[in-house]
Amino acid sequence: MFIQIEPTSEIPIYTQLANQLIELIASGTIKPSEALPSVRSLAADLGVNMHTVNKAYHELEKKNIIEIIPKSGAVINSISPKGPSDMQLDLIKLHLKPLIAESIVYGMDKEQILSITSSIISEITEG
Amino acid sequence: MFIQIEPTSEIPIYTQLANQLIELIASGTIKPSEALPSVRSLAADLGVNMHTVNKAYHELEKKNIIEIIPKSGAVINSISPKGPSDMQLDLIKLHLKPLIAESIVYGMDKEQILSITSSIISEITEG
DNA sequence: ATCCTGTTATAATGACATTAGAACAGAATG
DNA sequence: CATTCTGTTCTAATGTCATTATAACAGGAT
Repeated sequence: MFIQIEPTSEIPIYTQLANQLIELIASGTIKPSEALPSVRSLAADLGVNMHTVNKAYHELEKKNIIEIIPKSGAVINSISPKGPSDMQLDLIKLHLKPLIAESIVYGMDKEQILSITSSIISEITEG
Repeated sequence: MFIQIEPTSEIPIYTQLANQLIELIASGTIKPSEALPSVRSLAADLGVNMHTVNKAYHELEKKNIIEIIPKSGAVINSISPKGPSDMQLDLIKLHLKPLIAESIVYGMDKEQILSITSSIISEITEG
């Protein structure tokens, strides 16, 4: 599993883990219907506690990105062809807005913001 | 001051405050060289502790968005016409990436992501 | 001189993140 | 069928963070 944790980061370990798993799914490195490693094995790999990995998995389940099958394991959900649900879209916008406002305050204009957004998309999907 | 705090949010109060101040600056509602309210008066307005407002102001100072003049008050910095510094840009990208990856996992394509980004920019600058 | 300002210090509280250890029950595998 | 692996649940300790509460200090504004 291609994951790297920064223990000293201000970002919680379980969030780092969830984010990196999301990126791996977005990039196609791991695909829908694939099983994620068990919480115990991944925890051992990363040198963190089992409960921390468990928490990351449950964050992804809340977002409907994976499905946790009790007593069995976690599986990546298929990407909805209908796009995000209203709730998902609202949350994305809620978190996107302050970042965009900050970019504007830094002197970026619409073109620049769309440009770096575009480059990040390429980075994820082609990287 | 046109600020609303949600005490029960999972987002820390000082972050909510900093974010909303950034949006007010981005929208032009409050402008460079204008003074922010004193930490004591704004805290009283919002019904929160002085230290919480103080923390928000120092967050904005770290980002070079305001200047805190010791024993005097806080003033909004001018928007750099040169755009963001490398450090500012890196931080923006760092926080933008997981959101964009999440959007992709939700089934959004490049056009949709650029479209909501664009609409948020309009919302901030024209709202 | 008085009031307002940000600064600093200390302290208490509750919540959160992380780790640890243990026990349970269902699934998978031999 | 027995063993192993799985996620689940519980308790508990630790450290850090967010928030509030006081209080006192010194420079700026009036």
